[in-house]
Amino acid sequence: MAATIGDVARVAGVSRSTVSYALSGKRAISEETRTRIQEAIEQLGFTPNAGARALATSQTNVLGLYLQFEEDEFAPAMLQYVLPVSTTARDHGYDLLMVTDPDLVNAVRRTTSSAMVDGAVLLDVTYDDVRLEPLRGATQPAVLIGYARNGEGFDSFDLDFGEAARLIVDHLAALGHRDIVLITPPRQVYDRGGSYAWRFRDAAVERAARYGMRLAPHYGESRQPGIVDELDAALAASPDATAIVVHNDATIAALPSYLDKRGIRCPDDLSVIGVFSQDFAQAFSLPFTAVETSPDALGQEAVRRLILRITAPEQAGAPVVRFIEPALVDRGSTRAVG
Amino acid sequence: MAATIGDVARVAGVSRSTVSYALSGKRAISEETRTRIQEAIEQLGFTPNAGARALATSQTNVLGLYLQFEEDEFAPAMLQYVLPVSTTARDHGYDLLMVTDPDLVNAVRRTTSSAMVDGAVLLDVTYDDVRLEPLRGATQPAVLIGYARNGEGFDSFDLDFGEAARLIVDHLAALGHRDIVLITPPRQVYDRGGSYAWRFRDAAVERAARYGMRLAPHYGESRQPGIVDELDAALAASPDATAIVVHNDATIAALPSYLDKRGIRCPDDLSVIGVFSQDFAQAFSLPFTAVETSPDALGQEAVRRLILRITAPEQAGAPVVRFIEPALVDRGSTRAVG
DNA sequence: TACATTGATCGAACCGGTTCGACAAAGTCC
DNA sequence: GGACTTTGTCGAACCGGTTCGATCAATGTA
Repeated sequence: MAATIGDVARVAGVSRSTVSYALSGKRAISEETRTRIQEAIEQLGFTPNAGARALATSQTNVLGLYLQFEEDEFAPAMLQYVLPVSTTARDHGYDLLMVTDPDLVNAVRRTTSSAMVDGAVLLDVTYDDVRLEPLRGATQPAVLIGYARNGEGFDSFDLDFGEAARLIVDHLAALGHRDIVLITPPRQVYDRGGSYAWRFRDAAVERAARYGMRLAPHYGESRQPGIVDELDAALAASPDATAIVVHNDATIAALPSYLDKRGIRCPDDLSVIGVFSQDFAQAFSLPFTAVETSPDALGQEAVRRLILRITAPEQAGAPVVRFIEPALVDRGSTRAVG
Repeated sequence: MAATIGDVARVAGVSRSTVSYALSGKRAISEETRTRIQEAIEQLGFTPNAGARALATSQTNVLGLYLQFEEDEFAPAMLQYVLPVSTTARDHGYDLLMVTDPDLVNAVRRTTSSAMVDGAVLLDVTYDDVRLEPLRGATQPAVLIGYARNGEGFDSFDLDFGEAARLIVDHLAALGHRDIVLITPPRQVYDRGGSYAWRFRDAAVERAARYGMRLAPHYGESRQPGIVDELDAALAASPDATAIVVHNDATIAALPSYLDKRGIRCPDDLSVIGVFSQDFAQAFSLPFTAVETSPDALGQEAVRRLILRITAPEQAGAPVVRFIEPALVDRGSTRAVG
């Protein structure tokens, strides 16, 4: 049906290898035959068969993107990471195989050992990520967007959530807050071992203790009406709290409406500070001061490094664990107290 | 590096073809050799090479998912369609190649004519969709989630947006509303030819006219602060409106907080009715009556049909244009007036 | 003039699967 | 006991690319 390189060769009156070399430029081809080949290609609408090329070169120009859509995760948040990965990959000539199979280990094994992908991008990373085991046996490199304790040997890119927590606590301490509420990711995220959740909370607790502040962490919910109930409970449990720190996408998205409904003015009655990206803030009209999570930068850097490791492993050097520096974006939702 | 079928054959002491037949079951293999082969496979950790298999069978077991993330689209809304497509594909043994290249025509041509995919799923369909042209020349079947005027020859699955509009207008008319505001998708969606936008608005206008109702359509925005400004303007332009119909994901997501802020009580001061899915309602805590958009059903049906067309084209029969019946989910945000 | 060098091309082998036809051994039938 | 079918296996060809080594003419050099 579709034209093959043999068809092109016949029409152009040359051998198959000549067509191949004309296409790849790996050997000199005379100007004249090159144009004849080009004409034949256009006339036949020839496109190299991806399977055949993959077989011959052991390269697919496809990256695997491994993620899960968990019930308790806020899907729109995940999307922020998919986007930059997708566009960065494309910019480098790679397509993206999106793997959402709930059987994580099998999905990784299947796609890597069948050589469907040249490299793996892992989202939704946990402290003890089961996907790393099959990836160690794989011939393809992998990069984590997130951090895993068993991630030695892999490049990792993540926000420095510990530093993010310290930044926030410092900020509130400087404003005189002594009693603050922390809404964390849902309990299930901790149960799964979502490392960003632990790292943020532990650092926040530690830092607040150093200041002698009261900091009350509460698991947030990912769905209504749980979100509202949880907020009610958290605030009721800390009646004198002057600030709330929200490290939970679903909760922060619901917060403006919640505050309105409860008649809580921000920042007059309550200082609010979150952890989310500029894009997320725009999509959900969030007027809150926050630590920027920079999904674009993370996704882009991660994919760049992965592709470097695929194409020039000697240049890539030792695996890198990069925690990008968080920055506080002041949108005026916190104010001094006392 | 990785084990090949030849390695398995050698270890099991049989020929390559025997291994292949043992795997596919296409010819009888004695129980004894079958187990010997199975042992060899496990011992070597053999997985068939996807490229080689694709080359031999002209099948990749990969579906292409073609979508764009437009600035003016509300990304979380798009995700609702990606999810069911992904899981349905996986349930049938297909992986998903996510193609977000802004050069639509080229992306389709490249992935289909190189035989990377066995079929195509189109999202973000427009009235005159440029992707259909290259798909007509392709050997792979395609399915649209959405509706295109130039879509003859392809299976299409979409909500019946015309009927959705009529359902809504009828509902409001029955409650005695005579003056209503309609927030439509952003202007850019119309400019691109997003057919759902036209179909909904035209039907709404037509139906309202039949009742002699006043219906004032306004283009919604996809980002703040445009959303709020536009709502202000729309309501100011219809000071006597008793109901608002929102066919715009970004606007409806921002609406609860907007109403609170403006002190508008729903449904006492204003009846609200939207067009969104159950999932979306949950994710954004939307308390509004709405026409259900059923992205799960659409995605699932579309992928099922595509796979049928791939595996048993004779059974699939003539192309189908299926508009699924909308249903009104009453969440109590509308009430009788007059 | 003889000889190495370079440029352009070709043929063959190879990547790792699948599938067709052939064939030997065993089983069935009269 | 011979003819015929069935069962189980093998070898070879093929899918459509890439790449290595060889060939041969043209060019440069001693």
